[in-house]
Amino acid sequence: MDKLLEFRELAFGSRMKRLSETLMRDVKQVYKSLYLDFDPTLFPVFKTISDEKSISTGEISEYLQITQPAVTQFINSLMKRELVIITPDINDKRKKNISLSEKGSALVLKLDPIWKIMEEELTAFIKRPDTSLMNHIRLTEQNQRDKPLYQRIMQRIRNSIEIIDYDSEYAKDFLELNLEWLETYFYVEPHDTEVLENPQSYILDNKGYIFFARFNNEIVGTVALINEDECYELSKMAVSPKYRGMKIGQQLMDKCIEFSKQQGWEKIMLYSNRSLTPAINLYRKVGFYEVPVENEALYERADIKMILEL
Amino acid sequence: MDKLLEFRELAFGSRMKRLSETLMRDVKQVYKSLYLDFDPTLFPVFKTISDEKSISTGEISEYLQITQPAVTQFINSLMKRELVIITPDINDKRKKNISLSEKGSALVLKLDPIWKIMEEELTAFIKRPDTSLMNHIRLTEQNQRDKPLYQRIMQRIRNSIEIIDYDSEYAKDFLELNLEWLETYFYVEPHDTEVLENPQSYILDNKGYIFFARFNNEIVGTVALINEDECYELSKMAVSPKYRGMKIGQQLMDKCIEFSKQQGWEKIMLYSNRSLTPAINLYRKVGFYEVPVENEALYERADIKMILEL
DNA sequence: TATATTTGCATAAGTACTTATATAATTTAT
DNA sequence: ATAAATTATATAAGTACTTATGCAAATATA
Repeated sequence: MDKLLEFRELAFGSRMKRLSETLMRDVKQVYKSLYLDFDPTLFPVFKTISDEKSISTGEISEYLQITQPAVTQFINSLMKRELVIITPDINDKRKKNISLSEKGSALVLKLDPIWKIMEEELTAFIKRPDTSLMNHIRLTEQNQRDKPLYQRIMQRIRNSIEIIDYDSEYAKDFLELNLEWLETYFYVEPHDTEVLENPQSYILDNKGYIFFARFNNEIVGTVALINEDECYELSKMAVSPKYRGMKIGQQLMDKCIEFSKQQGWEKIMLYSNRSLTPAINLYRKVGFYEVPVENEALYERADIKMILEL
Repeated sequence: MDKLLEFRELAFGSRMKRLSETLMRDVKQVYKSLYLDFDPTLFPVFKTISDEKSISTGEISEYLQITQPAVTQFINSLMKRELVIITPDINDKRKKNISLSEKGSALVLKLDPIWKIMEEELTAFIKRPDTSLMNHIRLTEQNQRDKPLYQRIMQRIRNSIEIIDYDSEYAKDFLELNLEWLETYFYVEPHDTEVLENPQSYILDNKGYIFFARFNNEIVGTVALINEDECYELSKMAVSPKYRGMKIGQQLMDKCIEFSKQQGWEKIMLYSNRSLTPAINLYRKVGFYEVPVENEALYERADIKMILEL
């Protein structure tokens, strides 16, 4: 029973690791059976030294795309087996040039035919009628270089957030998301509860708009555009703390700007608080600039006013 | 510059490991970006517990084909994150049943959509027009189960040993291999040198035969069939100590038996020494049985005589 | 020409496993 | 019923790397 099979692509990393370890173990066993004091993990470094005659630690690291400490450790291991010799560079005293010892050269001669056989066998082992597993890995590495998996996943996660219009069934989410935000950063003022519990009368009936961010059938963020004398006010923006990192605030903001432009408005404004640095940064990033705040602001927490010209 | 590419199939294990580590790192980064206290290495164990509701350490180990200490360590890690709870089994006090804690169940709910997206993205990432890398790995794992790589390589190494007839250009090898063997196990008697230096007159001209084992254009072993009054004597068998583990002695022996049968001989015999246990074992294995040794044996070291009926 | 920065390598500690071994509970054999 | 073997898990140490950091030599900058 191998449950790892069931997990399919998600266990891909584990599966690959396991397969590579299995094959490494088998190759190790081959060396052991032939009474050769060698190890498959040493192969890349050893073979590189053999091919290049004389090469420095840093160069090996660059060649093999493994870290420099790893190379140092491999060289120590090769030194312990007396397979390589180290000669300090004449021009650069920091540098160490590694080359094969006599024992190392003798071992290469012995290993060469074995390597040849192993390569043939491995080629057959990983071959499929259509292509080789090695080729497949190479193409996958290319994918990674073109656009790392991390970026692909994050983009897809962000793309799967939908921005949707107000619906009364989300009234509860509107209230809860905002209350949670207020309780975390400030405290709930009487006027807050009044507005948040009655979005229909306070916002929508007054030609305002409310949007929601939905992820996986869950409401994870909200924002409102409220009709004020001067212009529309971007307000009531709240994102579920459970879904940080998904750039939900950014997407809600993008939606508001796009919507406002469609409506033909000249500008929108917002009130915020200077202590909310990440939020202020986002506002500035999309083009909001600071203007003096009036004296008779509706909420105590509002100590900054910003305007975006569309 | 990536020299690992040049090594092709030989660096296959390293390449796979590197790719799986790269992908693991990317997935780790995704969790981090989403502020999720989770790690891709925990996935197989965590998901198994989630799927099975309640499961013991040993069962997880069997399911995932990872060692039991690894499972114990993963569970410790999950316990530290308070994602699982451990309940001792009622019937078997050694057993520990692992199940998700409330926090763990909540995390599964949060992770499920992320996993879904990751799986889709990974599927696309490793897909080729012809097949998926995952499928390719699966088929390679099947190869390993059918016949492990170790056996394939060893068999090929053994198959690449050729048994060839005597040629005067190998006279030196015949001498050296035998001298080396004698010096290691006994000492060189005067008659030895005389025979080994003149195989033509002492063996071949007297209707004897000499065979060599060749590997990678190097003579790695030898054996002779010497015409004696009673019957042919298998003698002068020597294998290069550098090539132990390749079953060269076995192959030389097989050749001699096959050849003797072809010649229509009724039996062959050999002299040896009781201290050479591996050799004696080989002789017995192929069917030689012990007979009393004559008093006037040619060599001091001969304290056992064996016969094989063909 | 002194100082700051960079480079080449070493060392230390961490990670995700492994193998080897220990311990207690259970099952099997006598 | 007791001893011996087996099973379930834990612990310790090793491996093949990694990241983080340190140090000395070389190079760039003021």
